[in-house]
Amino acid sequence: MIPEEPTVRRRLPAAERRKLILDAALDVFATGGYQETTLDEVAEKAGVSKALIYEHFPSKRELYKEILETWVGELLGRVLSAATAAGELSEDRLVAGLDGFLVFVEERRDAWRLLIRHRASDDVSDTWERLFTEVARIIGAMMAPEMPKSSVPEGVEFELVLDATSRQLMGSVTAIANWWDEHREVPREQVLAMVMEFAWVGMERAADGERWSRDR
Amino acid sequence: MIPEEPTVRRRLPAAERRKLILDAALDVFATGGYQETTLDEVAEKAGVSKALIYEHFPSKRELYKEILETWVGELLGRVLSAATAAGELSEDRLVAGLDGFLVFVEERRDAWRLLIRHRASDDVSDTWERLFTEVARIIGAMMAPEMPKSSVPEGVEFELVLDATSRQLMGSVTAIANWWDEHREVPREQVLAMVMEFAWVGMERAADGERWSRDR
DNA sequence: ATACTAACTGACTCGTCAGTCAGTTACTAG
DNA sequence: CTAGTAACTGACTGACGAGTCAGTTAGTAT
Repeated sequence: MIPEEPTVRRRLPAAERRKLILDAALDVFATGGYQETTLDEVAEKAGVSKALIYEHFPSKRELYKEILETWVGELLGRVLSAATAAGELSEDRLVAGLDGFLVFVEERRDAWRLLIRHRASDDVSDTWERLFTEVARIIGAMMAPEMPKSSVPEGVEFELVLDATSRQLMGSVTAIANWWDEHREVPREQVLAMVMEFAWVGMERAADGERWSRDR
Repeated sequence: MIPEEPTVRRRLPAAERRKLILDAALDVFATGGYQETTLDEVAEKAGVSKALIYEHFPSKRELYKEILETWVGELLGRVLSAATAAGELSEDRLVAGLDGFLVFVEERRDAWRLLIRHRASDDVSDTWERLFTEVARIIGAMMAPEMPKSSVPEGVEFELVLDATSRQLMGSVTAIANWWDEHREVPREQVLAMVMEFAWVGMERAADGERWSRDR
C-alpha cells in the first residue's frame, strides 16, 4: 500500500515528547488555570494518552510547577538582560527592563496568561509566592537608587516604602499588561509611554523632593 | 434533668440561619477561593448540615455570587459616599474615595480577601469581570477631570488612556492593599501617603504638562 | 394534647478526575 | 531475524465533592 511517511515518527525520543507535552500543558493551563485544567485535556492537546504524561512527570502539580518556573525564569532573564544592556543609569535600566517585560508579554501571551492565572490555587501558591517575592526584591533593588529619603513619608521605614512601592509598580504594570491583552492594537511604545506617564513621572517628582501633602 | 437554656434556639428562623450561612461562607471562601472550598467546609463552619445550605441557596455558584455582589456593593458604596462627602473638587474626592477604600480593607479584611481571590475560576469569572469593569468605569469617571490632554501620549485615544490609567490605579492600589495585609502594623494614613506618593504625584505633574520623554 | 409546618439531617447518587497497571507495539542493537 | 527496551495505551481504581431525598424533630397554632 501507500508507505507511511518515514519522517513522521510515531514514537518520539523522550526529550521531544516531553517538550510537546510541556507546550500543550502551557497552552491549556494558560487558558483555564491550574485547578480547572484536567490532565485529560492536556493529553488530548498533546495527542497522547494521559498515562504517558505520568512517564514524564510525577504529578499534575509538578508539571505545573515546572512550567511556572520555566516561564518566570524566562521573563526574569529577559528583564534583567535588557536592564543590564541599557547601561549604568538606574533610570535607563528600569525603563529598559520595563520594555523588556512588555516585549515578553507581547511575544508570549500564553506564558503571560499562565503567570497571572495564579491565585486561588493553594496547591501551588507557595511556588508562586516565592517567585513573586523574588521579582519584587529585584525590582526593589533596581528602584532603590531612584528613591531618595525625601520621598519617604514620615514615620515609615525606608525598607517598607521600598517594598510597598515595588509592589505598587508591579501591580500597575501587571494591570496595564492585562488591559493591553484586550487592546492588542495599541503598539508597545504607547503602552510603555502610558506606564511612564503613570508611575514614573511621580517617582521623578518625588526624587526632586516634591511630595503630595494632605494640607494644600 | 438540667433544663436546656431556653434562649438557645436550636432551630432558627430562615432569615437568621441564612445570615449565619452567608457569614460562614464568606469566611471559608475568603480563605481558599471558590474552587477549593467545599460546601461541607461551609456547612461545618456554619454548624449545619450541607443539605440545609440547599434550603437557602440553589447552588454553590449562586451562594458565591451573592456574597461577591454583596461585598462589591458594600465596597463601592463606601468609596462613593466617602468621595461625594468630600466636596466638589475631583482631587479631594479621589483622595477621600481612596481612603474609604483603605478603611474598608482595614475593617473587612475577610471580604477584601474574597474580592481578590477571584481569578482562575471561570465558573464565576463573568460576574467578577462585570463588577471589575464597573469599578474601572467609576474610577475613570472620577479621574477624567484630573487628566488633561497634555498627559495623553501622542497617537493614543483619550478614552483608551483613561481606561488604561484607571486600571493602573486599581492595580497599584490593589497591590498595596495586599501588601498591607502582611504589614498590618503600618497605619492607614501612611499607606494612603504611599499611594499618593506613587500614583498621585505623577498625575499632578502630568497635569502641569510635564511628562516623561524618552530623550532626556 | 394534637396536628401541622418549617427547620433540619444522615445517608445516599452520580459525575469527575488524579493517578495506576497490565499490557502492546515501534524502534534498534547485535 | 530476534531479543530487548523504551514509548505508548485502554481500561481501571479510589477519592472527593456537588447536589438529592426520604425522612426526623422543634416550635407553634388551635
